[in-house]
Amino acid sequence: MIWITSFLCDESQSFSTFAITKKVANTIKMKQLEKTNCEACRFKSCAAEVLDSNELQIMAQNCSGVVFKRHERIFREGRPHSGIAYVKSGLVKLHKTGPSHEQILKIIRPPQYIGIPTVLAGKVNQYSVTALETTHICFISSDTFRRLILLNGRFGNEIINTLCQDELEYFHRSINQAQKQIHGRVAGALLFLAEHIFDNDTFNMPLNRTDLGDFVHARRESVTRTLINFRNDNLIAVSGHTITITDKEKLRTISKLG
Amino acid sequence: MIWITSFLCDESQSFSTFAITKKVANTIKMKQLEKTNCEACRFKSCAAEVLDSNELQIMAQNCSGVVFKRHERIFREGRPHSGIAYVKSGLVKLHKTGPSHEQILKIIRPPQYIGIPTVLAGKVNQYSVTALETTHICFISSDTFRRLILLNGRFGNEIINTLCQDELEYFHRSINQAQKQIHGRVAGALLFLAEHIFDNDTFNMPLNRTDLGDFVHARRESVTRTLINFRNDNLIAVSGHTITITDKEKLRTISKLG
DNA sequence: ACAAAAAAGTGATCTGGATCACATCTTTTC
DNA sequence: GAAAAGATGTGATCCAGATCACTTTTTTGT
Repeated sequence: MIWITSFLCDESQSFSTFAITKKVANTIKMKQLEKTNCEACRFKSCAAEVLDSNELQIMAQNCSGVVFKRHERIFREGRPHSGIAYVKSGLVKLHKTGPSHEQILKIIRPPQYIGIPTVLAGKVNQYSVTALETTHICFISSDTFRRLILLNGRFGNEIINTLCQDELEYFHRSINQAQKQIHGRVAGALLFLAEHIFDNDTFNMPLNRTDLGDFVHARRESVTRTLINFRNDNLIAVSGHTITITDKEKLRTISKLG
Repeated sequence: MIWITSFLCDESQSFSTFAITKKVANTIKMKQLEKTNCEACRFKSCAAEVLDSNELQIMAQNCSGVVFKRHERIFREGRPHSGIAYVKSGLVKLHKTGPSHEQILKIIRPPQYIGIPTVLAGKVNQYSVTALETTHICFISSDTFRRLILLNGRFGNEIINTLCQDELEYFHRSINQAQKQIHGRVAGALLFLAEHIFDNDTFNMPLNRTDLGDFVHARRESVTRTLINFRNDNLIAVSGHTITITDKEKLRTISKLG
């Protein structure tokens, strides 16, 4: 069974719950429902690799692809969840509202499942997820996901691997954000984007200054000043939205020493 | 097969690697090796509940109990890991060294597995774990743990549940630590101890001021001053190491507003 | 029981980065 | 293509909490 699109994307939930603005109505119209063939999928996850033909069939029958454009919400914090999202391609930010402002908890590039913990915590999204560029998502119903975990220990094992990886990253990030000052944190973020997201020292900055601030626990103005310092010291080159890391070693030292 | 104690506890690793100080030698002598009977265990984990008799047998044969006293290390960051630790009773802090000082990432009360991510990340502990009071630990070899995950999907499922729970907690903590100021963070820590660790508004503070600082991202002196403020405002009563929360509502407000 | 070592408390000072209040530059929108 | 909206840059000011340099209290070891 394929879900109908209006169960899948966040905007469509507004459909039943709230008055339909013109914008929302447009968004829904534009969402294409893609039938999935998980077995032949070019973007198969590590976890899906261990599933047998029969299990992939189960997945395919409860899975549906949707395309999101930059700035479109995939999950919205506090709204009923729409299953587990598998990021097939694109780039996504995971964010949550705090007492004084928004915070970016994670930047996720494919292949990666998102929303696994949400499914556990009840019916409501624990955080928002927004596309940073055109992103292909496969939604998998949480029941199916759970069923596959119970059915195939190797699938669960792979999921455990990624959750554990995440946990170690949070520990690392938590310590960095708490004990380094802003230069170190911004340097770390630039290196993270170059090395872990884009695999390239030149990249198109996917976050604006405010977002970058929300990511490194700082305010817009401070990020601006830090970036300008880095540019003046010839650690980076900025041209429009393109950033090039020109002195990686020095940047790494700044990131390390805080 | 039962492991010999000297493979299990952190101190014993010093045995082979470093000169044996009198203190370390004493510690080793005092460690009692407990044969485990997982099937009859009074402290069975949620995950172990789903194992059948045969699987519990496997666990029992690769599992060994050790008692740690307050301040004894269970894991030491950077040292080879000694399997997964199951906290049967007691209380434990999980901590990691940062660029400028130590940080407490988590306070763990039973029942809980610790060290699952470490096992993945190679042979070396990614963080330290220290007993805050007398603590009973069962060490389970990582191979056995993995084997049980592969063997029984329900076991893996339970592990996934706890890992997901943790992830949501980290998100929450990360936002709180970043966006609240010290009064809010200390208030939050006191409520956390009362509500999630001791289930009691009166409790024996298991952390000294420096540790409490490492837990709430603040320095010793600031924690002292905050605690004295709270006492002067009659939100808490302090007598020796015993803390009583006397105005929970006001404390909760402070925690919420930051 | 006493010396030594930790832990806790206290006041004075300093500072990183938040905050405010704008100016400028860029992107949408109609 | 002009006007509105949004993103970025800049200087001035302020303050929470770190840091320092002690004293006092408590715990530990012998």
